[in-house]
Amino acid sequence: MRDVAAEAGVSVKTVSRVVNNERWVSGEVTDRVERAIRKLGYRPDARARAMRNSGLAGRTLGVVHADLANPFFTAVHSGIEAVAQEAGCTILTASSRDKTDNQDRLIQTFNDRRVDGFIVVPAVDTTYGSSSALDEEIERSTPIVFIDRRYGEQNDFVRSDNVAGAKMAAEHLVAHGHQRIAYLGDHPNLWSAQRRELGYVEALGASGVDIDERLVLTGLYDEAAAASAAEQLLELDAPPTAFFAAKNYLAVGVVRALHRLGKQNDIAVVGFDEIALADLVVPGITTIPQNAPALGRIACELLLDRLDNGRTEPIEEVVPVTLIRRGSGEVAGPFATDRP
Amino acid sequence: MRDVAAEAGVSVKTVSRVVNNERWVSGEVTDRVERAIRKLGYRPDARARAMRNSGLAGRTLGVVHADLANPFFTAVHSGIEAVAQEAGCTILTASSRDKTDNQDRLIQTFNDRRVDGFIVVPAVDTTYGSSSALDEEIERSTPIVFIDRRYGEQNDFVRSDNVAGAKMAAEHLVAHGHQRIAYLGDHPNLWSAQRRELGYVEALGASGVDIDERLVLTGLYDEAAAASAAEQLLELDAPPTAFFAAKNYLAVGVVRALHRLGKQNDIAVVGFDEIALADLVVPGITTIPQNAPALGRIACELLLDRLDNGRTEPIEEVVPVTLIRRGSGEVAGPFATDRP
DNA sequence: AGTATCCCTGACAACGATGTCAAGTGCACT
DNA sequence: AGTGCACTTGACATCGTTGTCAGGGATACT
Repeated sequence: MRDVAAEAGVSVKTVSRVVNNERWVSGEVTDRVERAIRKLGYRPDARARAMRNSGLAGRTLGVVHADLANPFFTAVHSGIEAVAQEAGCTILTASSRDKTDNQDRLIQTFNDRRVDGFIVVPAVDTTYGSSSALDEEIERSTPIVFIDRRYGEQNDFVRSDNVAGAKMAAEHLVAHGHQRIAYLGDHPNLWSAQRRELGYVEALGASGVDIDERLVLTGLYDEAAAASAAEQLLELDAPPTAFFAAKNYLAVGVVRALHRLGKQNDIAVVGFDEIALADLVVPGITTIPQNAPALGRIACELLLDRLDNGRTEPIEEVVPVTLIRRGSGEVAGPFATDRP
Repeated sequence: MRDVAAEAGVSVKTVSRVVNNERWVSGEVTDRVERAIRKLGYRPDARARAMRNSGLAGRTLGVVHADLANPFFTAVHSGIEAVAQEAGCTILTASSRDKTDNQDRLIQTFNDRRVDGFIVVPAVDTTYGSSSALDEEIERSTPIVFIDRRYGEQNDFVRSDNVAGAKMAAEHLVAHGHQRIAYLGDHPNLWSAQRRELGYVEALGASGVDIDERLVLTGLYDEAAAASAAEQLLELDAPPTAFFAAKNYLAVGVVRALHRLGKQNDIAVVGFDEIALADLVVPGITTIPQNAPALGRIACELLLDRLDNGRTEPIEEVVPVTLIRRGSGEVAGPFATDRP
């Protein structure tokens, strides 16, 4: 910047004025400075810039995902990125791999970089117990938006309609003649998992179907866990005739188990979340996809709203879900009527 | 920091010394300062820190992906992230969505943030033509590592063994009795796509199989393009009996087309890249997965090597690939012998 | 002529940290 | 007592930028 000033024969402050399009700079000087800038290939240092005025220079947002390897979160991220790029924000992204330790360290790191706000999908073990780092940020009222998993009651929160989605799944299976419907869920303390289980319970209750506790398994994290859980359930004296798998990986695990056992056409499956190639498997996998990009987009918009408009009262946004029939959810159960 | 100094009754410089574990600070003062730091919850500003000494404070790396929505790049990213976190680096990530414009803007943005180095998967239209932003970085010898797509000859470059992988695919299909093997490829100017086509051509040549130019289609970017290309090829008078799809999305498109036509058990398919649920489709999709996390890991290590050890001569790292049989690649062709 | 107003510019301090240098303690050695 | 060395601390300049304020020239008003 000094070099530019020297080249143009003006002071550094004037260069700053030209760069920032401030008023009251004569056209001739502006020209000289702009020529000098181009000649020397000068670009302002966003860090130094941000040190003085925390607003005008592009904002920086910190995004902490639970697990970026999961395509659901990748899709969420694309929504965030779209809005952030549109608004000229830089985003720092990282994945906690569902460990509160990692998550808290990342928040610290982002804080050292003085991000203007956070978008967080709390790690699975953060949703019970708690995170000192998150508590601290909330305490000092850093703008922060949560996605998918609730953290506290007074914070911005963007989520899918988990209860409604789970109800749709359970009702769909009941309508296709199933009464013994197994529920496979993620960690029981995970907020979204609780909501899905609640939807399952409510829907079955409303349909007058008794719930067999032995068919409700939670604490399942990955494909392998879901697959072996499914296999065990199918060995019961009164095995389930249908599965509701409340997360993408779990549905894949169930389907894989059914294929191993050759029962994919006898047992029904509905999975929460979208699954790639779900339509190519035979039978196709019936799913309840979330509108993941919308979750990300809305979260980013809420954050920018806090940042730009100084909003402080918390907002909760709910995105609807729908069920997509592909075959696995339409396998007829023992109580099926002709036309479900 | 000033507050901490006041609280501890020392100068700011002494606080700095404590924070940085410099020698020659008395134990008593260290204690006082550390207590003050904890009491006030002080954390040093990484940006201000980086302004003076470009090294000691955590480095910042800029990662520009071509398309983060593609699971291949997501997997690459997890490798980068693992190494970067290990080394205490922060990474700025963004996706160019395969547009040079976006890519160049991102590089500018990262530059404004004064990142210490770049990891780049050049946008597809950067690999011909060129990118002024990339050229400029190379010109001023910014540390930079390319992944998957070559950019220039004198830069670090990490890639899979595309030629060998494509040869494996073609030879595998020939060994299963196929002679009319279609090649579906990405943009013809994309480096990795060229290499895969080369492998295909060489393998067929070595096997004494004539190449029918009508079976070689390139410039296909997504599933839909590959699906309709496959359908058109199958309407030829002499249709292909096998497909080599040189990218994950293209293989999915072909498989989808075959399923629509009910020919999935008659026409063989081998796909480059891994595909989720490839084993659950019937027949399973034979693929040549890349070791994506390794690509990311190595790239990040190379970058850190440039940064820490000041290496300047370019290194090219090649990661091997293997073929995984799942069924679709083993569909017998018209010239099949008993035991391929 | 005096002065109020607009317009343009630059000197200087600040942001939050570290590098440099000099000064101040002790202590052991000549 | 004087010198040298090891240790400990702080004042100050610096990184690259912007906010504040003051100053100067032109123009238009009393």
